[in-house]
Amino acid sequence: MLKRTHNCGELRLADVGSAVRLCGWVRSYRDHGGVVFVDLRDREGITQVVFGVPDDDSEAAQQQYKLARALRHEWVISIGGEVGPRGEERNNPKLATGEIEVLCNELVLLNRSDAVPFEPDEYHTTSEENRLKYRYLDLRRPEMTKALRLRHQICRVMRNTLDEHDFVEVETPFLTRSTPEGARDFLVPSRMQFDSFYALPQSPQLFKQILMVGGLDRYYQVVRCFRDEDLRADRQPEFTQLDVELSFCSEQDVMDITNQVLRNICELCDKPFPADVPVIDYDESMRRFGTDRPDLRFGMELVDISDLASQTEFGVFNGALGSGGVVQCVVIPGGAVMTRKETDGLANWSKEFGAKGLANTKVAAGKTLETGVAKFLTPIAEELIERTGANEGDLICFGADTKKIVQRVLGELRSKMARERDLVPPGEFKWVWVVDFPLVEYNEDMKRLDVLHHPFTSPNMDDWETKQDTPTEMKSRAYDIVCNGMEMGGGSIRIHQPELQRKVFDLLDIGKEEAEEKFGFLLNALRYGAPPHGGIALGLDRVVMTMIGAHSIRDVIAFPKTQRGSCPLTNAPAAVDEQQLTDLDLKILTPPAEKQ
RNA sequence: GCGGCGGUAGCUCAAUUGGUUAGAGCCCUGGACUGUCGAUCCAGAGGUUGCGAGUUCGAGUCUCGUCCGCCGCGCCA
Repeated sequence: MLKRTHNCGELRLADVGSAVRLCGWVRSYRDHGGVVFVDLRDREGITQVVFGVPDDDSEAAQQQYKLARALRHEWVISIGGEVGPRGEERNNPKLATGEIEVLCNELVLLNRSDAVPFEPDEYHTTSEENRLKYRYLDLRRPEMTKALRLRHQICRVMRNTLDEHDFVEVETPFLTRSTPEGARDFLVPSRMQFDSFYALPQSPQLFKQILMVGGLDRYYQVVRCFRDEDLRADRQPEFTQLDVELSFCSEQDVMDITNQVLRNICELCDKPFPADVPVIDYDESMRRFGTDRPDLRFGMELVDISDLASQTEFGVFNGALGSGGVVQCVVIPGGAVMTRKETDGLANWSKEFGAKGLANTKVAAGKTLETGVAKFLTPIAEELIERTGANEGDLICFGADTKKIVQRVLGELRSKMARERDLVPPGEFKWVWVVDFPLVEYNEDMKRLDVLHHPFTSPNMDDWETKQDTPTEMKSRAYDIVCNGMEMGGGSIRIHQPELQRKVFDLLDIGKEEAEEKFGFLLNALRYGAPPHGGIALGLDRVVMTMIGAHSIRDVIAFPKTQRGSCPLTNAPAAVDEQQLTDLDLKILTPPAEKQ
């Protein structure tokens, strides 16, 4: 194998005259009969290679030119030749190497390629399914190569930053035990103990806490996590976290080190990162944005008008208020241009989030309201416009329901409208910490309290001591880092005293026996001198997505799964041999035909 | 589990109200061409319209079912 002297992205005018050897894939070819051009691609770029009619009549030279004319898309070749200038009128400004070309004097065919289902260049697109099925072709696209290489660099920055702060990377088990609550576990049957199962970790949460008890002091890990839940554009069944845990720390210590990691990542990616990341508490975020992951790139905040609404004769408003609900609104700048069909569509869309509908009105000239529910709003029109700051040409959308539903719907509406109506300033990155989450919330369906973060999160101790009778008012010591409306990570100060942990389990109605059975090992560990500790986990996939502006998490993962959790490349998941089932003492109960 | 959108040549798409032999570009094959750069020109090959029923004289088109993909809801402590 003849060694490359250069890659396909680095030759410049200064190299003219050099003898070089390049290897790569035929991205395109242009056969003019007497001269053949090949654009040769590797991960670094594209270089034009020129094959001219050979001067000598030797068999070898003729054969080589014949081969050059036979080259097709994605064939793999090695070429030797001399770098030549293209000359001003022949430069290709689209290529970094566009001022030179390599005049080939030796061509070696390393491999042929079948006709490709799609050409991996910027001009051709194909279905998501095809991209995954032929992922090796898709990965040759510069965009994908770039994404994976940036992901690598981001990982390196994470490791370097934490290494500089004396963190130790420790691996934790993938084969572990199933723990209750949280997401559904992926199970792995045990052969040696045929009636038992391992579970793949949803996160290394318990192990990293035990590492703190073990005196590691500062731990991190770039680690795969597994959750068997349905997929979304930003969710895969296996995803990667930067998992971090520190001993003897406060919230501020965790936030400081996280900010440092993110700052270095943003510097790498040439994106801004603020000297001071804003911090808002959960209640404020819910009140102003209707969500715990606010997008601060635009305004359109929620405005409560319950007091004004009660002065109207509008049944929808009064009905909501009468049953203890609220009336709030969001102003959509320029939204008055929306048609009746479009606003009806919004009302229908709002039902996905539990709303009964979405009243609206338009702000017309002279600060008057028109269309929609305008006729009900006459008595409050002036003050409504004043309070919301709405302008002529805006659309005001109202939510009237329980506070929870109204915040949810208007929060979603705010994001949707900003996105769809181009109200998001391009190129902005708005980071924000959301803190003081409630410790628990009441689960209406199950008639019990559920944790917001996880059951090892420390309560705010003042609240814990004073609000035992109203647990939903207690705050926890949890925090989330959010960028542009996407949750990038979250963590908390943990409980390090076994007595408190036990009491929190009690609050969650996790019985003594169950706690002992499922979390006994953690409770035991806490009894042997567990230091105060806390940490965070950042979603690597989402950080990379944000940095490159990807719309799908699949675009930053080399081999992702489809929405139904299958892999078109390998056809996983797949049936296994009968013998494998026998070894595990497993039996498929539903015959394949009935599953459909 | 539910809702929305989609599935026609290897790829991207078209096909009037349900009406003749389902077309075009790219790719591929053969040919022409000494400066292209998403080369161009000529010719050719290439189809179970995702799959299965139904309605009809006639279905790519209408109906039902089903599979797959994408987006969302539920779910994701």
